[in-house]
Amino acid sequence: MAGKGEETRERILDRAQAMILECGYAGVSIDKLIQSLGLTKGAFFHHFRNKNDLARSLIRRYADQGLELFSDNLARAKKLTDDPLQQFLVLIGLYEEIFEDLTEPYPGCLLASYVYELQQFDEQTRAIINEEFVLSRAELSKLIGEIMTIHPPCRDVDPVSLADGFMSVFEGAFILSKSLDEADITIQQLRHYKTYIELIFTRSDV
Amino acid sequence: MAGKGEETRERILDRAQAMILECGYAGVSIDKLIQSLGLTKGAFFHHFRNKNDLARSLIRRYADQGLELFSDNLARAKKLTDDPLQQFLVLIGLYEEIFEDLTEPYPGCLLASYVYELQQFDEQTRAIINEEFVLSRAELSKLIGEIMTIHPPCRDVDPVSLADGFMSVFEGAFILSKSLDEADITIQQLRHYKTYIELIFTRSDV
DNA sequence: TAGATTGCATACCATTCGGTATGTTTTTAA
DNA sequence: TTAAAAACATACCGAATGGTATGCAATCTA
Repeated sequence: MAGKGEETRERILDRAQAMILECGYAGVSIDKLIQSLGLTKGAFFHHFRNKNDLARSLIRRYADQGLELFSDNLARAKKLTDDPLQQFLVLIGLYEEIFEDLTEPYPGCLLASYVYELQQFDEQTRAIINEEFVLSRAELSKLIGEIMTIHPPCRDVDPVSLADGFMSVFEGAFILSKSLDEADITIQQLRHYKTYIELIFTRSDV
Repeated sequence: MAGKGEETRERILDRAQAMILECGYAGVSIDKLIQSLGLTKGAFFHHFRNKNDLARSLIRRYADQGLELFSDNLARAKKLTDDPLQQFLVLIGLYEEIFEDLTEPYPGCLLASYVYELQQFDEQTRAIINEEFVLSRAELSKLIGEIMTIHPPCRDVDPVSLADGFMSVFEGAFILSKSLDEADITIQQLRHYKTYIELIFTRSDV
């Protein structure tokens, strides 16, 4: 069984994440958080030592979910085709699917939210953020490296910056999507990225 | 003459922007801000009605500077060549130049910082953010539209999402740059975007 | 040069903040 | 069934917060 305590803890994390993506970490007080959940301080401090503990648990969960989603999508892509290039294109398509059904803008990336108030967090929390990007970059650039050995790119590109480009698409699109209040920006930018990958690796002239 | 008051006001704005990009708007208290400047509350509240007034003045200044930089760069590009495609490529190159000399990561985009705590700000402040993206998008998509009439793209792309892509590159790259503490990510992503534009508009096959 | 305005400092205030101490109820396990 | 541990609630605290009221010296203006 999940346990009622664990359920409450998850409820706190969910609500905290939603509120942080709208008001920022420093902008979400523990009072406001628990009030919006109908809880009290006793409940909060039973599940978290302090506010920084909440921040760390939250970004840990978000980073783990992100890496898990990536692994799942990559595994699915690898089952569908053997060619690394097609694997990557399928992988991008799988991410597109996630954002296809959204009618409202994606609430945002918690990592990005933290990055824009980095000094609010302790070293451990900052390390989690860094780690997530480093791991994603490593896995992605490895795949792109495989692509390059089979499909010579028509321009001189390095796999690491191309991997960064994939993550950058999300981060950039989320910000535009939030400020312009348009849900489909993320998909459009993902499609552009996919087109770019295609153009780079499917023609060896120019 | 600039006036001593206006000079102090600018000092406050400069320091506030730097601190907000590191701690977020809610994370920067007026006390910390004025203390880091060696000023007092009297000084702050002489120049700003309240904290929200600071926020509005700050984003107004940042947005104006951004649009001005864009206009300047576009004007320079238009003087250098008559072809809209080349104008855009030169424009991107001019932005590259700005980030070429940076040894540390760009401190970040104030608009993005605000976007991740949007609910902290009043309607007027949020409107400025929206306006900046809308205006940039309009100017850019207009130029890209001109490109498309002369250079038929090899893929079916729309100018608005391509314009969004340009802004998105900055926003995404800044986040990666800050979290990974690497200064050259922005340039690399700008180069990728430029390559994408080249590939889209210089090949009419596939 | 008198008066008014600007530019800033000092002192203070009500509220909110993160956090603690101490309960009380509910659930779990022997 | 009962003890204990978990899951919450209540009440409180010092510090930090945004903001105000007031004072005063410098500067500008008539």
